[in-house]
Amino acid sequence: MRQSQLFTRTQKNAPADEVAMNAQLLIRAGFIHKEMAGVYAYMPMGLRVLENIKKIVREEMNGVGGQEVMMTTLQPKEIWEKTDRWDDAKVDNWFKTKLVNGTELGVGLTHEEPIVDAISNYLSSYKDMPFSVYQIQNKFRNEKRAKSGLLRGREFLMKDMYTFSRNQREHEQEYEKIVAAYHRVYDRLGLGEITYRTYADGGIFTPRFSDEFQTLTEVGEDTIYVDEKKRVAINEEILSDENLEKLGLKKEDLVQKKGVEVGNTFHLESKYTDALDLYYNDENGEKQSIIMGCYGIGVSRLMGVVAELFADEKGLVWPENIAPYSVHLLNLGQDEEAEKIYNDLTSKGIEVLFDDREASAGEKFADSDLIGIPTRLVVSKKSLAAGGIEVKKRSESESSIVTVNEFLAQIG
RNA sequence: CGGGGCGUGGUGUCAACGGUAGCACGAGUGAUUUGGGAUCAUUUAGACAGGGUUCGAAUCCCUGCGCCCCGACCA
Repeated sequence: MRQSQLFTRTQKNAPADEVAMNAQLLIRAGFIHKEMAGVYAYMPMGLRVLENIKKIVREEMNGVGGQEVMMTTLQPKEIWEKTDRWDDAKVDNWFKTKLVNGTELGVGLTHEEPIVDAISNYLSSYKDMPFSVYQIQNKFRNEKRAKSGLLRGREFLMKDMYTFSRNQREHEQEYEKIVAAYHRVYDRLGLGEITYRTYADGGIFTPRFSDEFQTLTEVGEDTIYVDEKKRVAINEEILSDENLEKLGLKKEDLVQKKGVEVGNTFHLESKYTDALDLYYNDENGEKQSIIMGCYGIGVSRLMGVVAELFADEKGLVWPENIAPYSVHLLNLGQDEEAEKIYNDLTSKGIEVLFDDREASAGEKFADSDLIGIPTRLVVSKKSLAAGGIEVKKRSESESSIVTVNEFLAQIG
C-alpha cells in the first residue's frame, strides 16, 4: 500500500475528549474514528488489525471444532420471553426498536436464544452431539457509561461460541477444550503471560462460577486476586472464605491486580435449551436435556488492550502477527531505488506500507513510530552509501544495514 | 442512573475585561528542502442547538443535546 494513497493521515494531537491511551493512539494513527461515545469505526489500517485478530480467533475456534455462523442483529421478542430475559428489569442494557406496525424487536446483545432457536431445526439426536457453533459479530449493549476507548463500547466486535453436549461430563470436556483454545488465542496475541483464567460470578442463570480471562493492566476495571504459581485468579466480586476454600485457593497466595476481561466462558447447563424446548433423543429413544456452554471473546476490546499495552511514548508497537503491515518502507528522496525495493518486497508477498509521500524525513520517522509497524526499512542516500537499506524493529532501538536480498532471506 | 468537569476552524489551545474571534498544527498553491514532525510566501476553514439579558454575547442566565471523569451498573 502506498501511503500517498491512504486516505487516513496521522495527527500530532489526540482529541481532547479522549483520555484512554488506546483510543488516543489509534485515533492519532488513523486506525479508528470516533462516531460517538463508545462507538468507533475502523479505518483501513485499523480494520486490518481487527481482521488479523479475527483470523487468530477463527483459527483457534475452528481448531476445536467450532462451526462458524452469522446470526442476526434484529431479534424477535418471543424467544427472549421464553427465557424471561426480555424484560428491562431482567436485562437492562438492551437496545430495542420497533417495526412500523409496532412489533417490538431487540438489537442483539448476545445470542443464546436465537442460536438455540435456529439449531432446533437441525438438532434432535444424540448422534448430533457434541457440537459447537460460533460467530464473530457486532454486539450492541446500552452501557450506562461507555469508557476507556475500545475497552468498553456500546457497539463492539465479539466472538461468541455455544456448545451443545449430551451430558455434564461431555460438556466439561468441551468446555476445557475451549478454555485451552482461549489460552492459545491470548498466547498468539502476546498476552499469554499476563492473562489469567479467573473465577467469577456465573450470572443469574447458572449457579456455578464462570471463568473470565483477565489481562493484567492498570487501566482494567476489574479487581482480581492472582495466584501466580497456580496461574489462576479470582474476581473480587466472589472473593469470600467459602469460595476460596471451594476453589482450593489460599488467601496468602493471592496478589491484588487490575484486569481487563478479554474473554468469559459460562456453564449454562440446560437453562436455555429447556426453556426453548430443545431436547434430544438418546440411544433408547428417551427425551433428554441438552447441556450448553457459551464462550465470549471481546475482539475489538482485544485490539484496545494490545494498543494500550504495546505502545511507548512515540506510538503503537504492534505484535508481528496482527500488525496492519509487516514492513514499513520509508523513501527518503531515493525514488528509483525505493520503488524497486517496494516492488521486490510486494512481489514476494510481503505486506508493505510504502511511505512514498513528499514529506520530510522527520515526519516520516515520526509517523512510522506512531503507526507501529514491526519492521521499518529506510532507503536513503545514507543507507545506499552504506550498502543497502536500513532495517530497524519498532520494538528495538538499534538498526542495521542490509541488502534487499539479505532482508528477503531474513524475513522469508 | 447519582456526582463533577467541559463544549471556539478538521485537530489542539488555563487566546481574547461583555466591544475587530487570535495562535499553532493540518489542508491547498508556489518555492527551497530530505536522517527525526524543516523553512518562506500565500490561501482555506470556527463559537453545539434553541431561547433570554444587553446598544452589543464565544463571554452572563435558562433549556436541550453532546463529550469526558469518579461512582453505581455491566446475562
